[in-house]
Amino acid sequence: MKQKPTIETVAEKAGVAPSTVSRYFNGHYVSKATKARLSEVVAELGYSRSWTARNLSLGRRGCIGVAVDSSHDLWFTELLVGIEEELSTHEMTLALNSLELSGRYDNSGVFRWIQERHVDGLIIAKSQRRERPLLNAAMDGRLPIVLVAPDEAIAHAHVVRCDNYAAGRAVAEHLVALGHKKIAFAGGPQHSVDSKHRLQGLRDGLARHGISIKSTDIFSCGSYEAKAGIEFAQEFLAKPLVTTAIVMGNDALALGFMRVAQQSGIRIPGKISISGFDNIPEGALWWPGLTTVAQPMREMGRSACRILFEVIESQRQREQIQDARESIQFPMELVARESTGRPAS
Amino acid sequence: MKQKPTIETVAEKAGVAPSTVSRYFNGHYVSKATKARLSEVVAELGYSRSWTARNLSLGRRGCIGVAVDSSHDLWFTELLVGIEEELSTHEMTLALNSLELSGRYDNSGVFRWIQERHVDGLIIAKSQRRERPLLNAAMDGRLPIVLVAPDEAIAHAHVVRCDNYAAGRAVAEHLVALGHKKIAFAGGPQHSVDSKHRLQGLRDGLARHGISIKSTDIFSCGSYEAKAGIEFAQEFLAKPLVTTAIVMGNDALALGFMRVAQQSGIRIPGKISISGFDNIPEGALWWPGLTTVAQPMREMGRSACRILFEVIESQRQREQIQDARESIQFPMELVARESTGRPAS
DNA sequence: TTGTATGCGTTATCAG
DNA sequence: CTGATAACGCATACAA
Repeated sequence: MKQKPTIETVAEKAGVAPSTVSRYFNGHYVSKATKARLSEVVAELGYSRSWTARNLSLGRRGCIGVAVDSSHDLWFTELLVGIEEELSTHEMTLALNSLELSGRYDNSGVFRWIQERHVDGLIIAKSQRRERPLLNAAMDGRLPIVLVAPDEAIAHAHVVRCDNYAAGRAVAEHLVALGHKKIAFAGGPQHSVDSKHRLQGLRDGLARHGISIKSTDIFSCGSYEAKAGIEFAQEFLAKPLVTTAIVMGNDALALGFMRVAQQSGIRIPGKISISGFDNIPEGALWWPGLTTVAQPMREMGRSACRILFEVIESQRQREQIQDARESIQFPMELVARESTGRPAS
Repeated sequence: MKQKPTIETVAEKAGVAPSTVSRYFNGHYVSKATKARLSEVVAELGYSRSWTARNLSLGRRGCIGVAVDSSHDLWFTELLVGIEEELSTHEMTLALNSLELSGRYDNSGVFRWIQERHVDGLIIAKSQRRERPLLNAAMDGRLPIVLVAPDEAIAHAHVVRCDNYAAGRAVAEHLVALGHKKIAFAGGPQHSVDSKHRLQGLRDGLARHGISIKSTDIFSCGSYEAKAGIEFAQEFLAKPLVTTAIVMGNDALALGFMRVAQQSGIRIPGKISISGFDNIPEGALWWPGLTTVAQPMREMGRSACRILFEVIESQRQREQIQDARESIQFPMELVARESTGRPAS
């Protein structure tokens, strides 16, 4: 039918030059009169600028990428919301890419994003060791990148993380206050830095009260997924209980554990108290509600997005390398629910 | 440092014209010799085409949009995976936009997508009545659009949906087989077409066995969220139980109901059997596991994506309006778990 | 304050 | 099979 109007169409109809229209849209100097005239014409034509042309001209993509371990992760929806909230301010699109699609890990998609500079910047959630190649590629390509809650020690990268150590201590205080003395811990993957810090915080917190965790009461589930929590619980609960509370490496594991406990008719928290980390929405829905330490995931998403924009901007400004890596740490907050209680005396 | 190589850089270094390089990349006729030469140069330079320029030239956006009610919906992750899987085949980016960000409904983002033709096509998940303006805008702008599991009657639109009626009947058969005779139903929003169909299927299925649901045993929770299920359950369970089974409008509602039941010490399924619809992952994790009817969400995502591409393609080909609206319906499959059992005699 | 000219990196339409 | 050349729609430096 009628072709989509271009900046030229508008210019003609308003009797000005295309560049004036451009200036109008970019908020540059335009006389009040023509400004009014243009606003009229634009409304009349229903004109809007072409993102593609704009991006080409500006030498950017107008799009940031978010790579997430697996959309299955109950964790990431909140993060996404935070990112979207922040994004809605800027003129940027959110492009999504899962690292683990049909059960198999495949980073080739994100890899191409980096190499083809398909995005102006990248946010990687919960990066692990296996994401290293991606980080390196981004560094090489000087693609701005922000890591959210990386589960490994990262230097030279912008990072938004939580204070896992403090979180561990918070759990310690909570359990001690309830009267627990024999406590177990079951972390995620063997080399998870998060689990390590959480455990360390837990131990230090307990130590202040003269309580220690026996090394035989420390386990790792091999992954952070609920399934791993189930498998662990099946083994753990088959043996006689020697602890009155167990701290799981994250909420998914804790829910898996709770499921098995309930299935086995083990009362929670009567027989054993359970706690997790993260505060995924499901924890509040279950009965008993899962005691956990909340990560402000939405805030973290916003923050990550904001930092990413800063980096992108600063890179545009001066062509020099930006080496002042920013690292921001959020506090975690204990959320006490019904899955923890006084131990049976 | 070194500027990003353009198609011209490659052409120069290979001693050919830019257009030849373009042809090379698009798989058009290029002599074997120059083909080899180019492949060499490209590898050497690490060249890759600019998406932005490409899209501008092709007159497309290279990006499809996915609008989802709320990323909180436990439903949509699977859908997303399906879409991503299909997308990875084509050279398209997935742009995300939540209709409900900070608790408030706000379709302005997607609206702009449509009006500015920010995307080449749109997938809307679980559209309700309130999405009507979006649909109309898309129609007006002739923007290809596919609806996934819309909760209202939609004509003149491409739709991927489930057979909710059959799902209701499947539940009926299941409950009857277990020996239930007194059954309640609690749907989602008042005007939900999904709930209506599910209920109708349930009733017809039961009728075949001479069982009917009393109108006083039919409720609606006002929404499809777990919270609504909780509130409903609190009222429902406060009264003496006259039914041995309750069919909830979806899984989220069912889980909310189960939570309250467990909290109140009501045995499931001993005292009451519970079932839902959708088969969200959480249903399998809970104990007792939630009996439900599975929607093949991933498949639906793939399908929606495929259809969308077809429409986009056919629209490019001939400039005429494409009015043969495609509607594809997937079967739902009963997943029997522990939340349903024989009624106490 | 506004108009002119040029560039952004590809693709497509022609000739050759 | 290949090489010029003109779009694609906008932004910006420069001149007026």
